Amino acid sequence: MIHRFPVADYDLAATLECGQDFRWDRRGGGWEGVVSGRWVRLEPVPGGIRATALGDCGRAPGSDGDWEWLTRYLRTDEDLAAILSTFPDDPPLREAVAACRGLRLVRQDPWECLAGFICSSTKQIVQIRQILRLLAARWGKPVRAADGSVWHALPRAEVLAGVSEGDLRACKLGFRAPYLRAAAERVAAGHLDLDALARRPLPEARAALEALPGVGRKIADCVLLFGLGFPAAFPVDVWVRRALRELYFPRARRLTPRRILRFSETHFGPHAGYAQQYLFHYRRTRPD
DNA sequence: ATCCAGGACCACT
DNA sequence: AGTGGTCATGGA
Repeated sequence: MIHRFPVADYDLAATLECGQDFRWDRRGGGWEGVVSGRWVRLEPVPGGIRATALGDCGRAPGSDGDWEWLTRYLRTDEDLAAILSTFPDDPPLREAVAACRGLRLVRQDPWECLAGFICSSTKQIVQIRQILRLLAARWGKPVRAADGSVWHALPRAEVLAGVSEGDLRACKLGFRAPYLRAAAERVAAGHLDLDALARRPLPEARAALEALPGVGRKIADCVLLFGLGFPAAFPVDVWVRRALRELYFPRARRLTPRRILRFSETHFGPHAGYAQQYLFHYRRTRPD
């Protein structure tokens, strides 16, 4: 089952490898992964993206099929130029946008996003990917790919809620193991309804996420931005802090967390999260 | 070896 | 409010 998404200004490589979703594998000229429980391969083609999936993507025989699940993930219907036009017109952002043209945000499954970023604290991206691979291989639902190989979805909260902390530690989670387990328990028990959070005001949704052990402002904002669709969420990690310091406060003697926070909330506009991802990717892919 | 990684949390100031 | 130590683990 193949579908072509006509979309301009969409850099698949930057989008899938910029550290927002840790679950894509580069194979040849494309990327393969599991979205909404389906294996899918994405390839850049002139004027858009070609997607190959398997199984019942089509509702009616002979139709183009229902690819809404992938449209939602890729956000191909989003007007990138309109978003970029809301950015403040300053040299750092102009430079970052020019360097990362076509970088997009995707919309991840909220639970997968939360689980992924709980695993992310003080880990390098390669290690986060390894942790998630181990979790998926051990407890995730198997998914068949076009070549017959078996992939694995990330395990749902209901599954991880029944896994012991020791077994999680065996997947190299370290001190994050009890955090992931606690989050899985609360989501599985219905005490935390992630989908419902997407319809709440930003501060309320953020507070609900921060109530989870092991989830502070940064991880909460990652989930708000990458999983729940809050465009103003602005995760500040070491790379973004570095970028802000170097690009906006080059000669500040000391930059307090409070000041960084206030700047991030006031300077970047309604799509601050998008600006954040450009700054993050720009700073991270550029050697010192 | 030493430092650091898409942090959070706790104990002190 | 701001700083420092601690928590696992492995890459560079």
